[in-house]
Amino acid sequence: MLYLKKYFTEGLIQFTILLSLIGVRLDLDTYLNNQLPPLHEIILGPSSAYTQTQFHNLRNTLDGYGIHPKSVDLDHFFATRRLLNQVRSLDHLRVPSTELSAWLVHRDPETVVSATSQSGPSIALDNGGSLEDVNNSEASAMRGAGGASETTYSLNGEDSLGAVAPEDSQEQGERESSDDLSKEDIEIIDILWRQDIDLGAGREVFNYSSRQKESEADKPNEENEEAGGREESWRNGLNLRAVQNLHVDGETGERLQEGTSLSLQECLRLLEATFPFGEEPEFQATGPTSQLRASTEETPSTSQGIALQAPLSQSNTPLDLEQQWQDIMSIMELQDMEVNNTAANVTMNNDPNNNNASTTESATIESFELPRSTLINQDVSLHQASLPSCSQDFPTLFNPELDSTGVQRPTLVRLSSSNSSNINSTYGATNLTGLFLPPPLNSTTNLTTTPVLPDPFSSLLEESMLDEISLLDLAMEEGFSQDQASQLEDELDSDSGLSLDSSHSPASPSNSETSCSSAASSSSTSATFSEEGAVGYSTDSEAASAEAEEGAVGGYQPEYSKLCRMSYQDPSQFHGIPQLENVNHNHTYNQPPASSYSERSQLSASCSKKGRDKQMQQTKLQPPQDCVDRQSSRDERRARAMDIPFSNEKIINLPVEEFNELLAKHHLNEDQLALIRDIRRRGKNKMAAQNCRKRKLDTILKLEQGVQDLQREKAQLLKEKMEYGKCIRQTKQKVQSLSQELFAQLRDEEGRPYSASEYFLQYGPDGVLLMPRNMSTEQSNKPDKKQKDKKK
DNA sequence: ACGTTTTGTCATAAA
DNA sequence: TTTTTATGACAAAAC
Repeated sequence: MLYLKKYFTEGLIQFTILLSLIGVRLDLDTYLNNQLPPLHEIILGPSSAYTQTQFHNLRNTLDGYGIHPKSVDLDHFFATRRLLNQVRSLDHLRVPSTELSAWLVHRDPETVVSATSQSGPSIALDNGGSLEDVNNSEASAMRGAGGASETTYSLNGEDSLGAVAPEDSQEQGERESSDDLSKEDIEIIDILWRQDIDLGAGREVFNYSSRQKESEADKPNEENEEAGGREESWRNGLNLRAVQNLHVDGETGERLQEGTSLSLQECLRLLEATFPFGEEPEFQATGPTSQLRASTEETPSTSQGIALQAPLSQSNTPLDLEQQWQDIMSIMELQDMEVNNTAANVTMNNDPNNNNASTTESATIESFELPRSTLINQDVSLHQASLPSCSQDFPTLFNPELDSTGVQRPTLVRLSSSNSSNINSTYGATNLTGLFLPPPLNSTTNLTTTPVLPDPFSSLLEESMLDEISLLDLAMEEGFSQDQASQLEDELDSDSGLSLDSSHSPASPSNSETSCSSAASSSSTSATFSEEGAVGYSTDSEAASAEAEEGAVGGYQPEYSKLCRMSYQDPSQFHGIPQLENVNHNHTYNQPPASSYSERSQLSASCSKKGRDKQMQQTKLQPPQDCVDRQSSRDERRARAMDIPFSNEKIINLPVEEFNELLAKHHLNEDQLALIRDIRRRGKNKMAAQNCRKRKLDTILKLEQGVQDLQREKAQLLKEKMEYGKCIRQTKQKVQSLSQELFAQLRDEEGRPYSASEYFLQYGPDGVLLMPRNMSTEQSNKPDKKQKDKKK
């Protein structure tokens, strides 16, 4: 228990931090923004290697330490900012959805357990990423069974909150019970906690049976949300309560709103009671005390979820698709979990009265059956497999302008958005709902399996996103029109190919080959270099001849050793040139001059194998430098052979003015000058090639990232589309119900009901019109019948 | 020994 | 015009 308490405390602290950050949302936002570049570098690796080869630009701008305008860093930076903003703007544009997920994500380590038990098989059919998730969730399930929900991902603190909250908050709960709970409730809480504590790991089972019994016993007595609240689990509270309330008591849908918002407030109140930090008025729970009691007395009765989900777990294949989709979505939501989500939570939390009011307003109009089931469905499923489909077979009873009614829609939107956003956590509620709901409704209730494990996010996401077929199917399932589907298909097909650039360059290798052969055929080194000119391919024979020649060059030794030191062992010589210091910091490129001693010793060891006989000739003259010389580049050897009096680094890296000065200082012959120019050209080109390759690689990486982002965005948009579709269907359903109700209540002058075969209701900007059916084609020229205000 | 990746080089275009 | 940079293509080197 101490273990659990520790986790709970940590979770509470993190939770508190999260809550406090809600108040300063912008700060967190900027924090995230500031965090971004390093994160980006962590992901893609440092790209500073690009800057170091921009010698000329760096030098010309006299600012060797800033980011060069051409640098890929800048591209990265802006691209990342842009992508992030895109993602964020998606969130902003969204219907206030997925708000609850943040909270629920934090508190469902044992929901993962339940999810595992029911969804493992179906997930295992998915791609590898999902498989990984299954494993992970199973692991966490085993851990969760032990009571210590030590999850490996970063949110584990908050996660354990849900698992352990009731135990640890006992004292707090008692403290706060003084103002909100009756003694009876406190006793119940104590009993439950003691049972939980005593039973330890197995308490879920106990919880399930006992509380199920208890709640059933309570139902006839209380018959309100308290009964529902009793049996719901700590983390499943939001939806569960709403669903049960709606089911158990026969009241209107406002229960749902109440339950949903209050259950959030339960968390907040519990937090306040635990950590009595400054009273934040917007977190004050204003609901009935029973809600609070429900939150405090309900321990994580995960086995409820398991047991209840068991009958539902024979998921058929369409459900697998849904599960897959929801896995993806939940993962994405976790990934994109952002501040505005939580802020939206607060917003929702802030105005439960508004919600209640609006819901009540809409609910008072009618008191018939349909809205309840509608609300249940809203709460149950993310998408509409369970909804009695009303969109397609909607009668011509209504005008398409649903918005003109203007009465139901806002409420419905809010309802559906707030509920359907619980993708991550609906499974508990869903399955419990499945227990209570009649089979036709819950049989297709989605069994959300959300092993919320951020670690394999990218891979899973990628693979899942790449598993476009499921998306397509889902899209079709969700009522995509044919052209939309085909468009989607086109999009998917167009994902292939990263053709970076068109090919050009007629590539004539004959030139170099001929020169190569000529170099090989030539016997004298000086003749070789002069004949080669700028092309100068050096073959082994050439190198050998050059080295053989080196021994013969008189007065060469001192300068050669000096050159060697300058070239290889004294890079500090170039400290005056800032970009050359950068060269030494580069780990991948530009290392030939400053390779480490170990490498060089390896190389010398290897080189001793190769041309031993040639070495034997020269080791008598230069024992130590020979291998060093052998592993030097061809240009260096050539320079040495041509008796170039300065280093290749200077030749290559000096700016053109200094380079010309250097050339002017020494009196060099034509061959030497040509060689020096070639060395400079080749050296620069070498670095340019390295730079180019790195840039190319980075472009590919960036494109990959862009593809991932776009896939994420696409999935998000699809999800939004589904939510909107759901909302529209629900709205239609509700309007239909209202219309039926209204129509049934209409009476003509003699008090007789209107015949549905003769009249129909038409919605216009002025209200609802009762139109005779034979006039339907005349487009309601005359509202010859009475015009009824809908709110009558 | 052979296949793959990395690196150096050249040709060429563009800045 | 000259120099530098970028990049495709090729081959050698390295792995």
